[in-house]
Amino acid sequence: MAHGGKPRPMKGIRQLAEHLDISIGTVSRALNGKPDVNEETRKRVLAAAEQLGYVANQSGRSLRQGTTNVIGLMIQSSRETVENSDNFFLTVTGGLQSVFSRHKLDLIMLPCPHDEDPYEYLKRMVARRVVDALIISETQRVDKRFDLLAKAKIPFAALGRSLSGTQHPWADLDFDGVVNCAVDRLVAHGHRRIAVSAPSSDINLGFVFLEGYRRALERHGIAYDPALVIRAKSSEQGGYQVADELLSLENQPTAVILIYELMAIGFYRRVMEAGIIPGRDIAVVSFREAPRAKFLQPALTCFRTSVHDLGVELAEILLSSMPAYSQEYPRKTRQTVWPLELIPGESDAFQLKTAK
Amino acid sequence: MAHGGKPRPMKGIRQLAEHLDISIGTVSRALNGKPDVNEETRKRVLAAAEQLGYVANQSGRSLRQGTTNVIGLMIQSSRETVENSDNFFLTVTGGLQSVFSRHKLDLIMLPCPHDEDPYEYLKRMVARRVVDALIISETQRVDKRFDLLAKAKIPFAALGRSLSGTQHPWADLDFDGVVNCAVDRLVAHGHRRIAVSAPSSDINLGFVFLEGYRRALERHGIAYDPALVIRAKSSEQGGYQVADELLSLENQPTAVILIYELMAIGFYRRVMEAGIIPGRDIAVVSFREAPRAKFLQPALTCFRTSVHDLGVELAEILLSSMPAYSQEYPRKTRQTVWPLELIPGESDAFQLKTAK
DNA sequence: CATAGTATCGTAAACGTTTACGGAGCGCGT
DNA sequence: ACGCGCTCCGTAAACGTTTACGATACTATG
Repeated sequence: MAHGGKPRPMKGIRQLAEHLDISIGTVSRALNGKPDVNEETRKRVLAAAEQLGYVANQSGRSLRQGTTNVIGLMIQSSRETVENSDNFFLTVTGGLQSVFSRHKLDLIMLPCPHDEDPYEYLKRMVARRVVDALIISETQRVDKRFDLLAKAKIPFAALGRSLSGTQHPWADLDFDGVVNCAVDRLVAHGHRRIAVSAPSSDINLGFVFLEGYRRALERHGIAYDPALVIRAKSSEQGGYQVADELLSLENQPTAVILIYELMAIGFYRRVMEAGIIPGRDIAVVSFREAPRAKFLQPALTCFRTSVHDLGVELAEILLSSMPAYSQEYPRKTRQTVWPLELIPGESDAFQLKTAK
Repeated sequence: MAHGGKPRPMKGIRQLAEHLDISIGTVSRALNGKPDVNEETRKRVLAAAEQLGYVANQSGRSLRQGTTNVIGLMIQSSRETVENSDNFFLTVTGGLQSVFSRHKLDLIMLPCPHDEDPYEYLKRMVARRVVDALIISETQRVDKRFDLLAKAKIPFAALGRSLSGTQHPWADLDFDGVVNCAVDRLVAHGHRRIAVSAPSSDINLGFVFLEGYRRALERHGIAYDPALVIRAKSSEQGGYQVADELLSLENQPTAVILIYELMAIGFYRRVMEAGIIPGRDIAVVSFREAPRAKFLQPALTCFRTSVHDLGVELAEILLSSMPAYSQEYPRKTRQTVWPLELIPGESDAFQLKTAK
């Protein structure tokens, strides 16, 4: 195009309309795919918009139609979380986006500052009306945020199950099934004294995990021994500490289930300092398979899942609860327990000699 | 307060004004701390706003004053990035927020979808005017985004240095200084054949790193051997691959510098499979100390820095380039090379026998 | 030809906020 | 009494967009 039209930064839809000698309303309809506009003029409008680099001002649009086309993912970057969350959030974000982008929805991450109360932060974000819907993560055993969002009538889903009475959409990893599988496998290898590392049971994950552990033991007729349940952070340091405490026990376990794969690094280090070889003298099983698991020595047996696909699921759950999209994502149930798959390693690949 | 005023969700500033029998303009001024309003009425307004839970609608405000009070941190969650970034971004986010929150600025993270061109994504975000300023990360050797942001006249800073001609604010880890320090240390321990893992030199980091490596060798009068430079991903898998390629060399190195701490896990595994013990037969030094480094076996020697404080620095750099804040953050230079500190481990704690 | 229907477009009113402008009241000095 | 400055507040116009409504021209139908 040799004539006129320098592609300078557009000011607004008004300039675009003037440039086309079309009314501002028609331009808007053309851009938004409304039916009552000539296909011919629509083409012209789209071409001009592309050429002049016009993109609708989000504030104006949101103000008018009360919607932002943005979905927020709130994360609490607490100190502990930061150390553990690893790339979990970034990966799940990819899954979320792969769904949202089909509907021209943008995802933004809302990191709650360390020094701000998550509840207050969320309240602020909701009141500002900067997102159409929300995904909240790291749900607590009792979490005021559920009520807040329900009262504000803003659609939301949780990454992490809820055990409270309120019924809202969530998706979560199947820690219950996984701990069952782990115990079964260890018992089949001859183990009877199986230790676990557990996070705080304030958080839903911890509660579910411990309950599953209890029931699994019960199923095999193994007595529950509180001494074998070690509270520790889900970090390398935490794994080191777990090993440390277990080593100080009189009646030591022959197997351990770690709740987070990073812990294995510290655990390995500590027991090997005591001359105990994982995968020979003690069995180790863990969750949340990460690329590093198979490079540890011995390779760590753990449970894999596609965190990306979990994000996809969560996105669909959320959309199914939003009026504007619910008919596209019909659902019977809005709570999903996400399965994991066992990846055998070397860390538990031995049969316990039933000497004792 | 026993009478009236049910704390229902506010509709807007108009309702708040009616409830107070004050004009809407005065209410706005009171809330925004404008000078020409009676201290008495300001108190009343603030109290009522608090009680009724009024928070200004962001869209309306942005539309009027052309500013959003939001700063965006764009991250590219490419496949490779996700695997490597670890909690880097979340940690730096904490540092950014600790500064921004003092100015009532909110930080949101803008994750560019895998399947979208980062340039196009950024263009979209800029055009939508949803942020006042931007921080971009993972800058490429040549990165069109600089020009885009400059032309759009939107303040920005980069997490990662720029080697292009344009002068814009950035902060970056001192990979140059760090590789020098690593080489010095290894040479002092008697090493002459020092291998490195290098990322692609498209990315600035890779380029800086390799240049530093070259100069350090030169300073010690050691010839540069291309065979000792292994391109690999910054992951466990990449570390494994580095070891694999080095083992196949005729003239094997006695030391290796890994660019990312995760790689050590795969590296350890591979060399130990060949009967080579890190910290005894080969020295290993790495960057980006993570909590796991000291739990590896042997504990990894690597370089630590406070990523949080890097975020603080970057935030101040950005604010200093924003007209509204620049007098609060006066600066001579807007480019910062962020230092790292050596944390000695066991992985290079031996003196090379100069037999050969 | 008259009428109804359809396709396309222009007009103007919202959305919630900020802010320039002016006005009212008051004190004070001349 | 008058004017001036100051403090405080109300009015109304913007910001950029969407959309309900009506207007116009044209087509089909009687």
